[in-house]
Amino acid sequence: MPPLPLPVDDVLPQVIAAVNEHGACVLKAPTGAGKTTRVPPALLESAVAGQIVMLEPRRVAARAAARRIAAERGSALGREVGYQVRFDRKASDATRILVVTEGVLLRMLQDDPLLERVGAVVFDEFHERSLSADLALALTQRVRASVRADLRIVVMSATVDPSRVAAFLGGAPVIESKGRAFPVEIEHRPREGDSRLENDVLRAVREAAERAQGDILVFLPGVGEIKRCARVLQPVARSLDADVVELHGELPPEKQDAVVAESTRRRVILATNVAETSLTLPGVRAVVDAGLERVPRTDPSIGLPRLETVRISRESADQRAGRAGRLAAGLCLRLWSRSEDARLDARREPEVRRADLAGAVLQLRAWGEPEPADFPWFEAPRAAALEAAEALLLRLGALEEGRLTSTGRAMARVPVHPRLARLLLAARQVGHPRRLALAAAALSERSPFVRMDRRASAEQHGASDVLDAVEALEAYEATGRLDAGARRLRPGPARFALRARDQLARFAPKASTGVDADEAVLRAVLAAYPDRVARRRTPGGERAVMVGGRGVRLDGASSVREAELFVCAEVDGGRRGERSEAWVRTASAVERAWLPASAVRTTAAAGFDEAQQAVAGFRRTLYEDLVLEDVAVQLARGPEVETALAEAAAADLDAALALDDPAVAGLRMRVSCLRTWRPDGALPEVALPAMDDDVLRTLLPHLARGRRSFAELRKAPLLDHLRGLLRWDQLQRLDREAPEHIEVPSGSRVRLTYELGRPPVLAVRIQEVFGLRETPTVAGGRVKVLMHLLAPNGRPQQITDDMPSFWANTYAGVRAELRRRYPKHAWPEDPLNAKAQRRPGRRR
DNA sequence: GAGCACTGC
Repeated sequence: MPPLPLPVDDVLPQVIAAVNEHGACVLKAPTGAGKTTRVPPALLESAVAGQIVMLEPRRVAARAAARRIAAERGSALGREVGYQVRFDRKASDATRILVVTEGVLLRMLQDDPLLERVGAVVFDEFHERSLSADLALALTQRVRASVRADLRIVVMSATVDPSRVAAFLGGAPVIESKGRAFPVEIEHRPREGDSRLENDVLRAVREAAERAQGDILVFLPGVGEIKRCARVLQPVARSLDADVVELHGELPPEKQDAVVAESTRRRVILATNVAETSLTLPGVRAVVDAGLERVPRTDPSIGLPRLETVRISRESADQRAGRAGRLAAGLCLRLWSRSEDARLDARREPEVRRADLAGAVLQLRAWGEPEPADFPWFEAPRAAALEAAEALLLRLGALEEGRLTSTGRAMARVPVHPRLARLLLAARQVGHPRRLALAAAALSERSPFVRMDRRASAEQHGASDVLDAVEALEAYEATGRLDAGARRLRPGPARFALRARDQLARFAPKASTGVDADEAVLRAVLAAYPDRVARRRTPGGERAVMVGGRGVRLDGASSVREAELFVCAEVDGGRRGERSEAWVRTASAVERAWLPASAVRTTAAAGFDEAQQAVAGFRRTLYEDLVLEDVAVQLARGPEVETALAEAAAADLDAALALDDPAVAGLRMRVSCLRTWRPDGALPEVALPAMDDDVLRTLLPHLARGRRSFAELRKAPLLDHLRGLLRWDQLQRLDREAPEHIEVPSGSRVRLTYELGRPPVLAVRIQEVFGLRETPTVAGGRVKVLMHLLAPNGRPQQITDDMPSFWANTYAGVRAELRRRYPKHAWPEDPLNAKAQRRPGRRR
């Protein structure tokens, strides 16, 4: 069929010229310009050698693009033009244009790191800035810049600032094309004071219904808001003779399709961000935008993922408004004011800045990149996030001494998160590879369970939600019944999980022997989440403490009701800045005997006296938390009093540690102490305080002694000890500044202050220093401990290293004040009084 | 005291 002319056709000659001359170009063109269909064939005609690979962010988009291109070129799909997505490939050796999704492109890069069969890579919809697309672009550019000058790159984007990509591609030309869209009238309808969102939505929908014809699309942040709005909108919809329909990612595909299909009746469509990028709704003439979205974020300092509800960006707002102008002029009502509008961020923070980077770092290393921090990312991730990713990979056994292990290489091939890859590879130790593949699939994909009423689930008891899923899926496979297991399954996700199982099982190690089939699942889950073991606070209770001291609460639908120890597999870290309890959706029991032997020593067995316990107990990212007395885990609610204890450097450990600066000696002592306490010997990356420059200056000469270069310095065992304490910028400074050039004030003493989590609770801190009533002795030397009492504004109120006077004066005063302010809180027993009562006659 | 964005090998 003769292709219809599209706006982008006008600029294709420029694109080809740019690509031929510079090897790369950036094409900025709005949706509807036709870039997806027209650019790859143009490259083909321009005699690009090798395959032309185009990246699409979604499977449907990849399939549709390949189909359209093939049709326009009059060829059968899978011959000259093909596609490859997960579970589906229509391509052959003759395929010149191959449309792929992100995972496929990353896999191609792993199998063929220099992309030798590929002549050009086209990145479509690059403005979406997914982590995978960022990574793929950076890898491709690295290949082009180093060894493949002939490789062509075209980046296509609707909105992103093209100059940045152009610069990244070594000064590639930017070409812009017009699109086709109808004007959308945008008006602001700010939220009314304290009114509920659904009421503001209701008003706006009424207005939109009067002023515009066609369907009304309402953008809301999540399912909860959608349900509440649906309830409020029902009567209005009836009076308009319209239907209220919901649209979000948890909906089964049939229902999504029904919403996307044209309708004869007028509709009010309540949608999440699916409707912003993934799905196009034909009949929409008006948009009501609440201006909010939920974004996932993994905060490296917390180490848990969480969902945040945030204001959308300008880019999203424009994209959402544009949804009203696809077929005719439209209307958009924004539920925020003009002044708020002026303060919107230009664009959403790209995924590389917020996501868990473990998978990306593993891919990078498998691709051959020795140092992810040195990698030329399109946009650099946060240093702390990179460090957290490396720490996790180390913990999972993928890394050793900064290099990928054979386990790590095997993990990189498995198409799931590194944790789940590790789960699968645990089959080598515990057997049952196919079962573990199913467990990994269930954890990787959408939950196969029907969402359950809490009360209905209260009867369930089990060892593991993961095992429940595995058993239910196995029962479904065997009997075809969705309710054959402990909990009811949803057909779509259940079938998908089984299919993913088949794919994953190909990567599972063979195993002839193994432990019991159920135990295998539990142990493999522990292997995947070694850092998320939690201990229940009270028998049968919902609340627990995770290693590191974080409080968690089990979802009511979890069947893990009894186990004292369990792994928090799927967990939401809760709201930012608040030390609210994390919410565990998926848990799995653990037996104490499965923890590493070193983890279950008691403090006495480990040879620590009471004072040492207290010192090491400041930050417990240790399994030992779980078996020690539960002193550090009382969580009070609400107190905003900020209390922190600071640990000081050692006073006279010099000889013992063969370092003459007391500050360094003490620090090293403490770090070693923490290290011994960790079952894997690694430092808790996230929990330790960063070192300030004073400390750094004190340390540098020690580190540098006898060494001339940073390369030598890097090998210093002390630096290794301190790595977890140094901030990334400090490490880089070490790298930049030759250590011998740093001036060190002689005899300087340095104070270290702990940054404790918030809201720090005095009760907890006080309990942590029970052992510190007297100046403690460690490794034959006396350790001075500096105590800081901080006011709510963070300013130190009192500093002392005189332990007896702290306990006698400060502690008593603070304790009384807190009791007065928070009378309802169950404060711990006063250790001083308790002791005093037990030993009558002793005065304090 | 309840609470679950969207993809993807």
